[in-house]
Amino acid sequence: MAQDQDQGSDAELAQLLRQLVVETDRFAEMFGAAHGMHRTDLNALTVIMDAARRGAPMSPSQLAAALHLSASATTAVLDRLEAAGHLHRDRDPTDRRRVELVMADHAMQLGQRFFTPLGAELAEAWATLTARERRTIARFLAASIDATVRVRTRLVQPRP
Amino acid sequence: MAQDQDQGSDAELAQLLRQLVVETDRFAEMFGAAHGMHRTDLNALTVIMDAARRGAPMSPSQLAAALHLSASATTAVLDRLEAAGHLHRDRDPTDRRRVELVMADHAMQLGQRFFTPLGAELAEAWATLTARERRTIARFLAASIDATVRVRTRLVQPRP
DNA sequence: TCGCATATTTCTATCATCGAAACAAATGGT
DNA sequence: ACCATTTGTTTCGATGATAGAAATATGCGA
Repeated sequence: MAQDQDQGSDAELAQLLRQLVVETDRFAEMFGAAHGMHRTDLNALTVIMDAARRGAPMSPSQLAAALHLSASATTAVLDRLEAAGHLHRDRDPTDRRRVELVMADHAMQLGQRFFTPLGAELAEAWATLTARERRTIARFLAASIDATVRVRTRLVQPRP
Repeated sequence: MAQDQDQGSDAELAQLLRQLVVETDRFAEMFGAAHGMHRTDLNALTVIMDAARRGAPMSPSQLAAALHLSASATTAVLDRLEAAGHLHRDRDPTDRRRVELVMADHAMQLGQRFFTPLGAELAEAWATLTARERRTIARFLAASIDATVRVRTRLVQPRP
């Protein structure tokens, strides 16, 4: 059993996609464990880092929304990250209720260690792809992302 | 800033991949929440289901290894799943220490509800792909999986 | 049969998360 | 200018998933 559904069938692509997600998750999990962090902490760190890179530093409540976490759980995450020296909290001087999350160099270096080896290995794996193939793949990935978001949205709001 | 790194650059593909993983995770999380289950329970269910479909039913210890979970945590997962009516435990009559995990129809139906809508939406998103494009994508996904596994393995065993 | 290995469960402790309440600061109506 | 309300964050208390160690049960080899 294999030839009537192989060679790029929907089933095969879905199976590969699922495997890739599983492996990526496992990688993140092991990296976190190697650095004494949980998935949530790593997720938080990447979200905060992305925001900082976009020039839009985050507040705890924005982080809570991004991570689908309660406000109190977010405080706990930030306490852990701050204790580990990955970031510090700055009060916004114009609105002193707000806190701005500032990454420490520490965390930037950690991010490097996280993404660089994976990025290098992926780049090597993709080295033989032509420009045309890359466009096809990008289109595939974008379409898959959209499809996933659509299904999820429908799950939340089954009634129109 | 966008055209010198767009159009299928490594960076763009990596970014899309990361987004896809995030969205997939989020989907799984919301589906689980909608059915009163956690990520771990869902993961366990899919692993057990895959094994059953391969004709190789699992034992708790195999499940523990597959999920990177302690034996006791695995017992707890199985207790939850059994209480919810998703599976039952069968003692292996030849080696009565062993337990065989048997899926209930209940869980199969849940699996259907989980994968069918997503599968349908993905299939629609991929409907316009040619056979040649599908082969390219399958190759890309397989190469990416391998690369991720390689990096993870190296992380565990940095010394040769 | 006796001792050791294996499979699973039970027991106890820890820690991430949640919900509610507290606290602090800003905003708006009067 | 004052007080009520709203907003942002943290603290407190409780719940529950998970880990580690010990307990239980079974199989296997000397």
